[in-house]
Formats: sequence, structure tokens, C-alpha cells
Amino acid sequence: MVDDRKLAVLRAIVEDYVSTNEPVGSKALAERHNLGVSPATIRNDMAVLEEQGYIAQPHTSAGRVPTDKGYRLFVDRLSQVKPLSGAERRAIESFLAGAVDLDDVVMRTVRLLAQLTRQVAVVQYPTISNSKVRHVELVPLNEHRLMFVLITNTGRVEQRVVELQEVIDDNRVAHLRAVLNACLDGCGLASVPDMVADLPERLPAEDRPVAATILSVLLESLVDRHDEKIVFAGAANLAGADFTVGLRDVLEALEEQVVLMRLLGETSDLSALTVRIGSENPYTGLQGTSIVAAGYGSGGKQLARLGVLGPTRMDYPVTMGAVRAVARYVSQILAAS
Amino acid sequence: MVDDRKLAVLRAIVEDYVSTNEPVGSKALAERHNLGVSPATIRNDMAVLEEQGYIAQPHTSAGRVPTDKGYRLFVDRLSQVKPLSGAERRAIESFLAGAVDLDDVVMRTVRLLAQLTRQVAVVQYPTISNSKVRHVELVPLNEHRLMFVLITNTGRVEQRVVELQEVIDDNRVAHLRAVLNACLDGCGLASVPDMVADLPERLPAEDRPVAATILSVLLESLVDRHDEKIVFAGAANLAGADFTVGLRDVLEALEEQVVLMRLLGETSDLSALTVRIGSENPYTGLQGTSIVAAGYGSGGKQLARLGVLGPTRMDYPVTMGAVRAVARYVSQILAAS
DNA sequence: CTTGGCACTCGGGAACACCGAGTGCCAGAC
DNA sequence: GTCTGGCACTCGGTGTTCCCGAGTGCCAAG
Repeated sequence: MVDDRKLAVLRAIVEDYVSTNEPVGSKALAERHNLGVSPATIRNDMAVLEEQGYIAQPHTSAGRVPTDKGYRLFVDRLSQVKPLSGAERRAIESFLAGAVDLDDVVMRTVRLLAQLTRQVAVVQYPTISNSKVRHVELVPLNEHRLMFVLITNTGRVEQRVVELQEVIDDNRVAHLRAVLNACLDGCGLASVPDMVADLPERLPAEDRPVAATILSVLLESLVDRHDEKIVFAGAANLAGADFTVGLRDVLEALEEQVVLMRLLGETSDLSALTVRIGSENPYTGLQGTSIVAAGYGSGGKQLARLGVLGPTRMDYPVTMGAVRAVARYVSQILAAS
Repeated sequence: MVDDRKLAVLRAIVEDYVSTNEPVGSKALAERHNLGVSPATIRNDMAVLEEQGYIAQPHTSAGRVPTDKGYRLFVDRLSQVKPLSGAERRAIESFLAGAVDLDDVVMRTVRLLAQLTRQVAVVQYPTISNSKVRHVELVPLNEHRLMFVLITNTGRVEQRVVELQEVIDDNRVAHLRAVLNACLDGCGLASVPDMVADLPERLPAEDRPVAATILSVLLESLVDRHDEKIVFAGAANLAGADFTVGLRDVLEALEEQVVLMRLLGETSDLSALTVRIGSENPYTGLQGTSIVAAGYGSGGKQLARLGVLGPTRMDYPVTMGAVRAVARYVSQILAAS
């Protein structure tokens, strides 16, 4: 039985605990929020909430602290995403507008998010498999080597050096380049393997070995980048917050691309604002932390995700507002470029 | 007056303090190292060393701790760089050998160094101004836009999107590309501005506005990257070590490209192994840390620097050995590619 | 110059008492 | 039935005191 007042009490507990970082007691609650009832009544409610697992006592005779389950209820039913102030929105806009290329967009985004939320920001590079080929370039470096550059419509550039078995002159390179571009231009990266499967047969016999070498490198570069690149910033913000779990574990997780990847990405719905609270998180070592993430991408299609990581005890409405806003602005920027 | 025995005492103090992280007293010294004299004698020596500023007492009636000046003397005169073990060398080699491009080399290097030294590793991307142009590519994106790509001999790729005022067809792009490459191929980046200064005049009048736009972007991309890119890894290693100064300051410094840059780069001699100890370091907030850095680069020429940052109380011989070894191997890898 | 002896210092840990915020429970009021 | 004031109880955190021992400086003798 969870009536309205109990929910109000839970909300008050979460809010107070988030702002003070100290277990909150019945008396303080009655004073700071006008719930219209006495501390004793609140105590009764708290006893019920505790029994149901929404709050807990660090030890007897201390105030209550929200549990992960309590935060979850708070996020789901008791709070609203808090929109940013006008000044903040303008700051985001002007800060992101100055970006010169994709790297720059990502770097600015992650810093912005870290600064805005005063927490650790994490940004995944746009997933290559959702992008399309905009151009393929072959650049001869010397007789036996050429550099292969793949440019996608998200502005991403993949480069590889290809070692060739035989000498190849500029004309043949130009021809290969033309064939490749004709074949791949505008084609989704996911379908590249299909498109190039029969390509060698359509070339003069002499060019086939070279083409095969290049294609293998091309395909490899696609697979390779399946381990998506992820960057983070704002680690300094961890220093202030004291984690129940060691700071070391958190820092280690942050440097593990794979872990970060799954933190952001392991969700079915890319577009929604997802919140993962404390133990909902699959990784030990990140038990005391929550993740707020959102998808972003150009043209309505979600390409990748970004988010922040902070202590479970975070201001969810504000954090969610910041993440959502940044995701939207980045999407705009990407769509425009 | 610093006789040999006093130096031996200082060395013993540094070694013991580094390994135990506790102020070291005269008795312990006499036991652990066979200096052939009694604790009382050592006390006298210690009193002299303290007076000269090489060691200090955290408080009366505690052991001695090396000062920055003491570490400096130790590094300069009392220790030798410790070579890596064969196993470590092989590990480095095989780990770096798998790199596919410049980004990958840098990323692997920084991780390797962090793991090897158990400290924070910092790697600067090869300085573009020491590189040469290998190829310039212009890729039409649509009628009003083209992507400009600059490839250097260090494998670095700079890309910019150029917005044009007028429609430009493929033939004119091809022509421009040819002219640009003819003019710039093999030319050092530093001399690019000179080389292109009179280029517009050598083109047909109709192409001049377009060329000017492209060139301005080109020049800007050179200047822009003067704020060199720097990456770090191993922040988790900071969690263990307790700094006299706050961990937060260190993390903040690490995320400030400019600060890192100067930490690594502010030295005249690129090739030497440089060590900056505690307060020798210009930045408050990094007082309790030391930096060990070395230059690296392909073909005997130093292109950039790499190093590690750790508590002043670090094992200098081992750290220096690791930094030197990694710098050498990276140079080899770069030279080969 | 080195050494053993000796008195002195002082940080850090253990033991202890105390305070007060906070709780649970109960009887009475609305 | 629900709320409220009262009351006894708990217990973490803080401040105090005390003591120990590592370490020192100094001095006189070898």
C-alpha cells in the first residue's frame, strides 16, 4: 500500500539526501518540507517505506537513505526531467557550434557534458555501421604502398595503409578508385561486404590481386571498428564525490572501452533517456554509480549514445535534463554538417 | 661537504622510502643496508643532509623523507636507469607491433606505458610542424562543399569541410588537386604558408576565389593543430597512491591539454630523458608529482614526447627505464610505417 | 671520527565517556 | 482508524586522556 503521502515522503527523502549527502531523519523532513504532518507520522511512513525496500538505515538510530529501488521509483514516478535554463541552452549551442570536424564535435560534447553535470561524461562515436560511404580515396604513398581512406556521411574518416605485392602505377590506382567509388558511393556500411563481393571479377585479370588486397583491408577496417570508440571526460569530478565503492574501480571501468560500451549501449531502445541505477548495473565496481544516457544522431536516426556517470546519489532531474538537451543539440549539429 | 658515505645514506633513504612509503630512521637504515657504521653515525650524517636540504622530517621524532632536492641528487648522481627485462621488452614489441594506424600506435603506447609503470602515461601526438606533406586530397561532397584531406608522412590525417561560395565541377577540383599536390608534395608543414603564398596568381582567374577559400582552411588547419593532441591513460593508478596534494587537482591537470603539453614539452632538449621532480614543476596542483619524459620520433628526428606522471615518491630508475624503452620502440614502429 | 648511552619528543592508537540525532512504541486525541 | 506527543533506548561520531615506542639530539668515552 503506497499512498500519496508516502510517495511525497520518499520524494522528500531523495531530494534532501541528494542535496545534503546525509541520512535524513523524520524531524528534518517535517521542517524542510511542509508535508502537513508531524514527525511521528512521518516515522510511521518511513517504517513502511523501509519495509518495502525503498529506503534503508545505514545503522540503527540514523536517518534514512534511499535504496536503488527507491531511486528507481523516484525517477520513474516522482520526478520530471528538468529543462535547462535559457543561459545554459545558449552556452551549449555556442560551444558546440564552433566544432570543425567530427573529432572536434565529440570532444566538445564530452567536455560540455562533464562541465554541465559536474560528473563524468561519456560519448560514443557515431556507429559506423549506420553510416554510408561518401567517398573512397586511394593515395599512392610509394610503389608498394597506398593509403586507403574511407569517408562516411557522418564525417568520419577511416584510414589504412595497404601493403601491395606488386608495383602499381597511378593510372591503375585511378581506375581502381573510380570503380570502387562507382560501386560503393552512398552505400550503407553494413552492405559494403555484399557490394564488393563480386567486384574482383569485374576487373581486368591483372588488377584482381591488388583489388583483393585492398578489399580485404577495407572489410577489415569495417569489422575492426566494431569495437566502437568511446571517450570520456570529467574524471576530476569523481574526486569530490565519495563512492561507497573504491574510486579506483570506477576509473578502471572508464578506461575499459568495452565496459563503457556496454554501459551506454546495452539497451533496446536507442532513442529514450535511459537511467541505470546502482545495482541495476551489471558491473561490480560500478555498484555505487548510476548512468544516465541518451541516443543521438543526425536526421532522426540514432547513431550512437552519450551519457554521464555519477554517484547513485545524483540529482536525476537535472542530470537527465542536461543529457537530453546535449543529445538533441549534438544531433542538430551532426544533421547540419 | 658531501662525502661518499653521506651519499650512500641518501641513496639508502630514497630507496627505502620509495619501497616502504614510510619515513626511514637511522636504526632501520643500519639494519637493512650494510653501511658498516652504527646508527649514531648515520644520525650525524642525516643531520648534515637535512641541514643541506636533501632530506626532511615530517615532524620531530620521526624518520627522514627525501626532499625534492634529495630526489634530484639521487636521480642525477646516485642512480642508473634500469633496463627492462627481456620479457618486458618482448611484451612491448609484440604489443606495439599490432597497431594498424597512427591513432592505434598512440593508443597502444599510452596504455602500454601506463601498465608497465603502473602510473599515468601521457603521449603527445607527433608534432605536425615537423612532418611533411605526403598528399593533399580534395573530395567533392556536393556542389557547394568539399572535404579537404591532408596526409602527412607520419601517417597523420587532417580533414576539414570547406564551404564554397560557388558551384564547382569535378574537373576544376581535379585541376586544383593537381596544382596543390605539385606545389606541396614533400614540403615541410612549416613551410606550407610560404609555398602557397603566391599560388592563386598561378591559377586561372575564375579559380582564384575557390583556391583562396581552400587555402585559408588549409592554413587554419595547420595553425589550429598547434594545440597538439595529447592523450593519457592509467588514471586508475592514481587511486592507490596517496598524494600530498589532492587527487582532484591532478585529474584536472590531466584533462587540460595545455597543461599536459607544457609538462611534457617545456624543455630544450627533445632527445634526452627528462625528469621533473615535485616543485620543479611549474604548476601548483602538481607539486606532489614527478614527470619522466622522453622524445620519440621516426628516423632519428624527434617528433613528439611521451612520459609518465606519478607521485614524487616513485621508483625513478625503473620508471626511466620503461619510458626510455617505450620511446625507442615507438620510434622504431613509426620509422617502419 | 665513531660509538654507545641516555633523556626527550611527539605522533598515533586504544580506551573511554558523552552527546545528540534519530528511532520504535504506546497511549491518548481527533 | 489515523495522527500526535511523549518517552525510553540505541549507537555512531567526537573529544579527551593516556600510553607506547620509534626516533632524535647530545654527550662523553673509545
